[in-house]
Formats: sequence, C-alpha cells, structure tokens
Amino acid sequence: MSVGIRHDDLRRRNRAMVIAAVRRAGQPSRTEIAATTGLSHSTISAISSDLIDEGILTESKANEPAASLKRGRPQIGLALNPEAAAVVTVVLSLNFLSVAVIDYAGQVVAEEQRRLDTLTMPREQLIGECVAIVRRRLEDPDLDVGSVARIAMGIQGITDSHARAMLWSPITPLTDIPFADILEKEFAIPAAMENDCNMMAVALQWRDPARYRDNFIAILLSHGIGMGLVLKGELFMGTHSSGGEFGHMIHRPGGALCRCGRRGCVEAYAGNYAIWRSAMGLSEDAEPTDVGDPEMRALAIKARQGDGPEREAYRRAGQALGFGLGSLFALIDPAPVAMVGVSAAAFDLIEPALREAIAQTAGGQHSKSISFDTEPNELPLIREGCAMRALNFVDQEIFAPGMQARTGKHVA
Amino acid sequence: MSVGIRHDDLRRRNRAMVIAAVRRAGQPSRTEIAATTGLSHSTISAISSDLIDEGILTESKANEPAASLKRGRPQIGLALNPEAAAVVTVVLSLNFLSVAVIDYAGQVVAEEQRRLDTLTMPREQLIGECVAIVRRRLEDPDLDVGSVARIAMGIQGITDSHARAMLWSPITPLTDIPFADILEKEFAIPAAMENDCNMMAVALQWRDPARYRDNFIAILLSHGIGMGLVLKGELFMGTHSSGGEFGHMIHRPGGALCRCGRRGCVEAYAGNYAIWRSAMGLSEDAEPTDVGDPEMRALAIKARQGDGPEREAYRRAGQALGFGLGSLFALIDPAPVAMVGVSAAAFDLIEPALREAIAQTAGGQHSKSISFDTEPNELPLIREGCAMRALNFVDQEIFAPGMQARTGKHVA
DNA sequence: AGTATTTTTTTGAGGCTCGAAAAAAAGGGC
DNA sequence: GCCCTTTTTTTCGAGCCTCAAAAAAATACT
Repeated sequence: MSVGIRHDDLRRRNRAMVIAAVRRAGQPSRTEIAATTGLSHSTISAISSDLIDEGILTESKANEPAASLKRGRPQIGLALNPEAAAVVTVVLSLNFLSVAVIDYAGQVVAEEQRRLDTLTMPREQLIGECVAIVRRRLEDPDLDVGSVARIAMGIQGITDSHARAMLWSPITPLTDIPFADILEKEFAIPAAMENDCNMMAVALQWRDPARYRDNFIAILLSHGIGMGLVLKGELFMGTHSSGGEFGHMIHRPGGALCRCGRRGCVEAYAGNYAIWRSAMGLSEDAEPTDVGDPEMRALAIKARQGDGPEREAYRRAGQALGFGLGSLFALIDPAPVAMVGVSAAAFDLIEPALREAIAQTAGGQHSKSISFDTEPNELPLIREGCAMRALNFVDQEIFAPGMQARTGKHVA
Repeated sequence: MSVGIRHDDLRRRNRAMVIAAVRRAGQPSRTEIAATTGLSHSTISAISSDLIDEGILTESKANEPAASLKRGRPQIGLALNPEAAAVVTVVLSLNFLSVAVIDYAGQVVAEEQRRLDTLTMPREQLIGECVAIVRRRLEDPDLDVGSVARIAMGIQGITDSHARAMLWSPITPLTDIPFADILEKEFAIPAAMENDCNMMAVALQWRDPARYRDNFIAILLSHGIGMGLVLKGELFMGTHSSGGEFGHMIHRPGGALCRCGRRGCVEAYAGNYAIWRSAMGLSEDAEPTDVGDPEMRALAIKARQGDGPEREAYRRAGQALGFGLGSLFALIDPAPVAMVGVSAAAFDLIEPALREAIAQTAGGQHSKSISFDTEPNELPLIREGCAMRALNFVDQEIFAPGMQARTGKHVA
C-alpha cells in the first residue's frame, strides 16, 4: 500500500541524494551539488557539514587547478572518504571464483582469484569455498574488518528478486542456494546475491552514463544468453526472479534443443554450444556441450576466413538474436544494446543477420538507429557492477538510514 | 537527473495521498486514512480540514449503520465532493465515437454516442466530429462547464508516450493526430490522449484491485491484438510510444502476413482477420480484411459445433498467443491475464492450444498457475479507464499542485 | 591595497509533521 | 437519567527541515 511521506524521511532522502551526487560527480563543490539536486545552498551546506562530521565525506581542497583561474572564493571539492566503509564483492562463474575488497571511494584495495571445478563440486564444498575465500580477505591484517559494510555476490544464472538466493545456474547442477543468507550469517555483514547480467548493466551505467542512462540493454553472449535490462534508469527485475530471461524467448516453436530442455529458445541458436553444434554440422537435437572460450575464438577466426558452416552458424545466431531483440523492442521501445562475452568478439559475424532480422520486426522501424557496443570480457563488468551495487547500498541504507539518532549536529 | 525533495513537496504529496485514499476506500474515516497512509492523526486532520474547506472533500455523516453498534465517538466518513470537478472522456473506436461527462466522485452525469465511418473519413472531418461531440456535452446547460478539469481521450492504436497524440491506429489510415493538443486548444481544458489497452488495464485495476494490483496483463483480442501491461502497480509504457506492441512480437519468422505489413507477428495468427482468413481456408498471404463482431461470433459458434477449419483457426490463434505470452513471461514473470474483446468470448476455443504453447516456454514452469479472465466487451472498460485516468490527474495535478498559494488555512 | 566576484556559512522565518493532551460524541452500566 | 468508558477528532507545543537573504570568506583583478 502506498504510504505517506514522513517528515524525517525528507532529511534521509536528501542525505542520500547528496551522497549520490558526490559519488557520481567525483569532487563536486557544494554549489554544484545544489545545482544538480535542486536543493538550496543552505540545505546542502547543512547536510554536507553533517556528513563531514560523521566521516562520510571529506573536503579535498585540491579542486581542478584549471578552475582556480576563476575569480571569487574557490570551490571546495567534496569527496567520499575512502575509509568511511568498505565492501566485498564475490563473483562466481564457471570454474572461477574471485573476490575483491573495495573502499568507500570505489578503489580496489585487495583481491583474490581461484580456479575450482564448479560443475562437479558438491553443495557443501561450493558454499565452503565461497565462504573461505571471503574469510581470507576479511582476515587480512591490513583491512579494518569493522568497516566492511556489505558483501555483494554475483553469479551467472537466475537469482530471486529479493537478491537473497541463487535459484538456478549453468555453472553448477545445484539449485536454490541462499548465498546471501549464508554469507550474512557467517560474517554478520549484510549481503546480497545478484544476477550477473544485471550487474553488467549496473557497471555500464556507471562506466558510460552518457550512453547508458535511462533505457538500455546488456546482453551476455556466452555459454548461455543472458540479459540485464534498465528501464527508466532502474534495473528491471521480474517479480519472482532476477528477470529478463531473454535467452529463453521462443525463436522457433518446436525448434532446436535448448540447454533448458525446451525447444526453439534464442539460446538454442545463439549460445556458445548452439553455434558450435551448428558449425560442426551436428543435429539441432544434439545435447548441449561445454565449449571453452579458446575454441570459440578459433571458431570465429575460421568463420571469418571464408563462407562455410562456421559462418552460417554465426548467421543463424544473429538471426535468433535479431528476432529476439525485435520482439523485445516491440514491448519496450528500442534502446542501446551492449553485447558482452566471448561471442561479442565475433559480433562482426553476427551483426549483419541480426540487423536483417530486426528490420523484419516491429522494433525494426528504427533498426538503423539502434547501436551496438561490444565488450568481450564480462568478468570485470560483473565485478564492477557488484561493487557499485554494494556501495550504493551503503550510501542509502547505512549512511542514510530510516531512523537515526544523529548526534552532535551543531559542532560549530 | 534525480532531484531533491523540496519541503513544500511534502504537503503536496500527502494531500494527494489523502485524496487517493478517499478515492480508493469510498468513505473512510480520518482514522482509517491515518492507518493506510501511515501519517499521524494530526496531519490527516489538518489536511482533510483543508480539503473540506476547499470543497474537495465532504463529510458524510452516514457511515455504515452496522458500525454504529460500536462504542465511542462514531467515525465521520469522508467522501469526494462530486461537485468539486468534472471530467470528460472521449472514446474513439472503429466507426464509433462516445463521450461521457463524469463527476468528481466518478458518477456518469451525461453521455452521447455516435456512429461514424472512421475508415474513410478525412482528417479534418474526423477531428471535427471529435471536437463537436465534446462541445455539445460542454454546452449542456445542466453542466457547470467551469468545473470540467480534464478531458481524457482513448483510442485504439499507438499513442505517444507523453499521451499527447495518436501516432497510428487501425481505425483510420490517418496518422499523427495530436488530439490532446487539439482538444486543449479548443476548450482550454487540459487533455490527454490514451491508448485503449492501457485504459483497459487501468479500469481492471480499479474494478478488481484484489486480482489486478501490482503485476498483470490486459490483452485485447479484436481486429488487432493489443496489450496493456502493469508492472509494480504502474502502467508500463514505452519510452517513445504507448508501449507493449504484444501483437507484433514475432511468432513465426517469415510467417503469415500481418496488417502491419511484416510477417509472422502474433496478430497475423490471432487477430480477427487472421482467424477469419485461416477458417476460410485463405492463404496466409491474403490481405487482412475487416471482419465484424457478429461474423466472429458466428465463427466461434461454428467452431464449437465440430472439428474443422474454424476450430483449427482458433487453435492456431491460441498457439500464437501462447508462444507470445510465453516469451513475455520469460521477460517479466508470469502474471494474471485478462482477455478482452470479441474473441475473448471464444476463449474456450483458444485456451487449450494457448496453455499447451505456454507450457513449452520459459514462463511455462508456472503455466498451471496462470489464470485468465475474459471480458467480451472492451468499450466500457476503456471508458472507465479514461475516467479513472482523468480523475487521478485532477486529484494529483489540480488539487495537489506543485505550487499553490493556499488561502485561509485556519478558518477556525 | 582596495575592489569585485564567487562560494560558503549563518541566521531568522515559515511550514510541516508528530506526540500528547484535550475535546467531542456516542454507548453502556447502574 | 446520570456518570463512566470508549473511540474519534481537534488542538497545541515542540522539534525539524528548508528556504531566502545576509554575512563571511577567499581569491582575482586593477
């Protein structure tokens, strides 16, 4: 039910807004913050004074030296205090686990990576590895453990809409692992379980806000096909699960066998295994197999060398993606698309058929104006997204909490 | 850019919230409002006192007599003052134009309907008819014209996302008619141009909030296939146009000819003309034709009588709708669906194939839990939706405006 | 050095919401 | 019939928050 706005919520929200403005802008002056938030100078002054007293922000005299040529009292840049808090990101992907500790200003202060056989690992061991790698980072004597305010874990696969559990993942036969609860209980630090493609979208929004602002799509072209969707500037998630199962939209009813067991999904034509299967001349009913990134890169090279089954496989992948995107664009209006993952490096092979297919769909009216970016490496994006997610949580929930007995307001 | 919350916004929003609570609950007491909004009694008392002074609300002593058995001071019901404002709804559909005047409490106080040949009518005449029918209602001596605060026009077809213009419609070859601007200029009353399926969704939310609250889908099965989508309790609209062109998702790449000129759209299998074409044994390439509601009803009767091309046509329609819904449910999670329009009356013929198709898609995991409602008559729904839309506009934009010099606060 | 310019802080006023207490309006019990 | 209890509504004072304007601060220009 919609609920009224309490008086104290106001300060809370405006605090969060100031923090967000500083995080976005880097080192804005109070005046800049006032301009972007629309609040008055006095309000900004009061709030930032509080935040500095609480150690959340710091004044950094060193504003851009170029600006010092201006007349008048020089602006004082406000920056996030790196020591105000820290967050931990955990990214679990196929046979690979990586952790990073990130300070409040967003700098990586420590990391650790580890190979493991996720496909065969039993439940307890997989959970154990994740907990252990976090524990090792937290036990680092250089780290002030008390300052770790959030753990964000990203995983390939479907998570629940409350960001608590992994429901299903291609990297393990295991299902329904409540990683967020497990980590929270283990370390007494608030945790979240995020979907990989959603984190990619968050990272893109952070990396290039000019291009990826209000509406855009991040598509992971890897073993499976995943999607992160941002609408009106917000991550779009399903009501129960992490959302957009773009890879499992139906491309051809009753068509090729998909890893999910159904037939005709987009992924059954555009996933790594599908491209491989098609290039090798195997049946569309052939059981999906794991194909490594080096093999896929070799396949792309072969496809570029001349017309043949390899090039045809990429063409079919492009067609499936194009019709899928076309249907998506029929529902939401066209938006910028980022292609991420190993097959994004072969996007030159995919794009022609993809554009042709889009042009045949409702979204195709603007097919020429739709632009694609490619990024072959998904892992850094996922980690960055987790970091931003976690930091935003700290910004909003820890440093601008619902009810807080704020102390020492007028320190004078 | 996200903007701070101003202090005066607070009262504005809480006013809007009180009005909304009264509109939803009928005749709530101040205590009930305080409970549902979470605001304090004193705030509610102050706001409702203002609203009564301004003639927006009225006290209606006559609370449910059943409640008078309770001890204590009896609650005073608050109701919307029907005379506080009025709105006009205009619904333009195939060969049919209807207008209604509705008071602030939501009661219809006047209406007029008119047949006209929308398909052949030239631009100026179509606009002229719409303006003229509104003018006749506004000239009604029984009506206090000054109180008309909003005109909401609903039309079958695509509108722009700002609710200003009709971009395209199946009921006329004309395109890009800025009806909202035209009506606004003509009558100096704020106007909006709404999409029919979106209004159906708004009406469903109002009629049965228990079932249609946060996430649901309204699908119009008529000449074309349209969709209204509500996510998180809000109408989902595209960034440029009115949104969900569900009917033009691709069902079979390169398949049957659609009215939109492309091939394989859901509509090319499930629209009236598609069912008719299929039942008559015509080619999938046959030019779409207009089929009247009586013919469609006759077709459904024939299909129920025995297996044959008619039944097969409905089966195919169900299959197309099922795969479309399945793809939609892959993107958003499954939600209740309302089928509206003449073919909703033949839903018994459509449902088996539809459910079978859904079960083959990603959304199919929950296919048994997905429930369908049917409503054969779309026009009342569209009008109701327009009325609610217009009234909500008055609630929020007129009676809780951004900046207002409120007068006579403490009348004592 | 003095003036101009721009940023930041301070101050006072006005509004809003909240909690507590008072007032109002019934029904119930004796 | 009168007083007490219960519940709703209003009133009142306090505490915050924001805003606008003025004051203070810091630097460039002349």
